Amino acid sequence: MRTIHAAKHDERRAQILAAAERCFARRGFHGASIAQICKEAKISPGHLYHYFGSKEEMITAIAESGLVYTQARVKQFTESKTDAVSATVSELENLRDAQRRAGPGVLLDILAEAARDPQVGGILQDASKGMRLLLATFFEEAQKGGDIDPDLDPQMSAAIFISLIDAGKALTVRYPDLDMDRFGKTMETMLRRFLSRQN
Amino acid sequence: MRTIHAAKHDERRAQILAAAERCFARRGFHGASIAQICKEAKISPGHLYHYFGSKEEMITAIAESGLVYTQARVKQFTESKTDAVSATVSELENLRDAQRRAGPGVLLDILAEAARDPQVGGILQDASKGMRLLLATFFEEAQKGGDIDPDLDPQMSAAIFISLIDAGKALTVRYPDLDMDRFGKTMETMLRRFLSRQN
Amino acid sequence: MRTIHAAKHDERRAQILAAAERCFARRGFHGASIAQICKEAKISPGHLYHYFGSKEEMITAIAESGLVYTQARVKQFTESKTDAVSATVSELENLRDAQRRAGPGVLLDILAEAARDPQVGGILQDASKGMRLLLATFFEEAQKGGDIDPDLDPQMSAAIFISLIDAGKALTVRYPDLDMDRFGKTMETMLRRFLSRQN
Amino acid sequence: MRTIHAAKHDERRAQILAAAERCFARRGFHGASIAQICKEAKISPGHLYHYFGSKEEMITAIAESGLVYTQARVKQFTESKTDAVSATVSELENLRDAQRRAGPGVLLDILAEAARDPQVGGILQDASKGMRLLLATFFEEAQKGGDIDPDLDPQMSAAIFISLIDAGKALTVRYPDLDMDRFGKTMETMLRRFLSRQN
DNA sequence: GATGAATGAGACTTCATTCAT
DNA sequence: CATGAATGAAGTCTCATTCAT
Repeated sequence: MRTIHAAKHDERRAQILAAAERCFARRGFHGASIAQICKEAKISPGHLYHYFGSKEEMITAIAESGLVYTQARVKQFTESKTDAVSATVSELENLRDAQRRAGPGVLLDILAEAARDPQVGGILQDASKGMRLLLATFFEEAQKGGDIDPDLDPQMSAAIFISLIDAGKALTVRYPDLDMDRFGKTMETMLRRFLSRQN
Repeated sequence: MRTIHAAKHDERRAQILAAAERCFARRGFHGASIAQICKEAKISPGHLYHYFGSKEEMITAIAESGLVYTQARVKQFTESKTDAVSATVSELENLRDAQRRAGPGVLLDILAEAARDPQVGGILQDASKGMRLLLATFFEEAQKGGDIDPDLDPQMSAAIFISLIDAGKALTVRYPDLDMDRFGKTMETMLRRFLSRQN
Repeated sequence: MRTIHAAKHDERRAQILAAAERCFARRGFHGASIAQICKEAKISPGHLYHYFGSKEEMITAIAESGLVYTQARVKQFTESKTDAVSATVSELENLRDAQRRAGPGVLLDILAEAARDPQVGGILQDASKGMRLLLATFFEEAQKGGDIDPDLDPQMSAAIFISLIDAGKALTVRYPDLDMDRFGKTMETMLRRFLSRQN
Repeated sequence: MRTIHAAKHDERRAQILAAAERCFARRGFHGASIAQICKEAKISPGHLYHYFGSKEEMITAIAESGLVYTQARVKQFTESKTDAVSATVSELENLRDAQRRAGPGVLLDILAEAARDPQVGGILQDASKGMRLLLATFFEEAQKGGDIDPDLDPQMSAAIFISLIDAGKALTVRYPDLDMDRFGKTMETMLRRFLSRQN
């Protein structure tokens, strides 16, 4: 019984968070108001504060959930059985499709906010550290397996890869009409040349 | 006489803009208030509105000037006499130093804002288009000169390069303690392998 | 339950509107400030905007209610069973008393505002059209009944009558010390001669 | 020399006043701003305060000049050589044309403002008193000459006539599409019957 | 759990007016 | 005479948050 209540609570909380994320994506963290979120989530302001103690708390929750999502994708990517470079390419495909579906979303806002809000900054940095660990390990394994160049610095390569995800978001803002297929091919070229064992 | 007035006006306007940029970098476009900007610029709110018709106008002015600055750096880079890859590397050095001096600045906020505000979006896209043109031309020349791989798609390579600038900004937020020297070396490796003529 | 809420809401709204009308009568639509209205209505500015979306909305609401009140009086007047001229005279008495009780009120402000604000203009014109219809019908009936001159143009006579209401308002401003009894007598003379069947 | 200066000064002052009147007609006394008036008069705010000590001073000056204009028309009307009733009718024609040319103008604003601002109120009341004197004398003369009914109260008849001018302004706001010719005929009827010697 | 009334500080902006040149 | 820089209070309205029901 207690559990059922808690589950319902969590579900509602997630719904609110999803509504908030839509608002934040539309207007930014400071541009979106509690009132708008309430309307989007079909909830009263008084009630919303039963689920979140403050707007800041919603922002950090969204930062966390957004980053968890990316982290999950990266994790999945690092567990793929294909060779490293091909996995990278397919991840780029996924990224491209996700962009098309979800619009720019909230990642750029998280990055901007993380640069000034230590709370959000901490969350982002923890998630980033985790992702880098995953990727660096993945690269090291691939180096041992001979898939990618053993001379590369795995830590730094991982950092580059992660920042390329961010850059992908920025790219759709800079060039909304970019031919993503052509771009994907060139990006693939870069990554293949970068990672491949040199001879 | 007219000129002296106009010059003073422009100078004051630039001072206010600089103050506003500091505030925006600290708090974000929507987090920073006119009152804070006024205090930073040592000006009264009434007077500020003699120079800018609205806060939005200040934001777009800052977006423009910030992008002009980056564009100027790219232009300088494309005019360098050294070979393409070396120029790229030195540009990365500059970027790293600029980051260290100026903090994260306002670029991430521009990117986030451009995704929702069509005005800012237009400014960003125009500037991006200009930069891509510069870079693509630069790459084409370098391809003719034999410095870089003639099989590369210059348009897309230029887009990737611009992405790397954004990626650099994101990186400093994700990994504030990153060893930039090690990172620079790996980035240099990636670019050399990407651009070099294949054999 | 729903009804009780809505009723309380409407009641509070009406209270605020009454307070606003007092302020507007004292200072004019643009001279009265939201802060003054809030003080008069004993309400916080934030809360006031739960009841009215803007100051403009309050102005139009007051224009409507003020005109509805006058319209109701005219309606009552046109339904009176006495002969037309006597009804007119008694209406003038009422008007005179209402002036004395309520001060100049807000009608002159509505007229002035209606000349520039299309929203208020529309409200005034709709109400005026309605009143003219009532009066013209009343006059036509009285013409058929032989009470007033059948040669008169009922539409235009109605317009004149409405003008006389406005004229009354203006008069109290121009001549605050006017002997209203003497004035009433002369006005009565004018109306009797105007409306009476000629022989 | 002194005189020439003073004349220029007065002329400029009148120009500014005319510009202010246009602004006030468009936006109302409190809705129009000094900045707008400055733009309309092509003058700087600093300079405007060489001609008028405050906005209030401009309002009273406009009230005065506007009323002087009406007063002059009334004076001219009372000096006409035709019989009283015909003079009244022609005045109504003039009024109608003036309305059409100048729009609603500023009279309704003066009336509304006079109801609360004692300064404007005083000006209006003085002017009204003067006009009433003119008209009452005119009526008395006409009564002696047998043109109009000697039983009428000249003071009150004058008051009625003056308030009909105000009502005319209001009428164009209430009924912008009113057939003025038909209205004029009915008004003429009313005045003729009112003023004519009864038998 | 759920509502929406209520707050008051603070948001952006405009105001009438003064001052230095 | 003339400008426009400069002020700071006050304008309307929105905000995140709390409270009574």
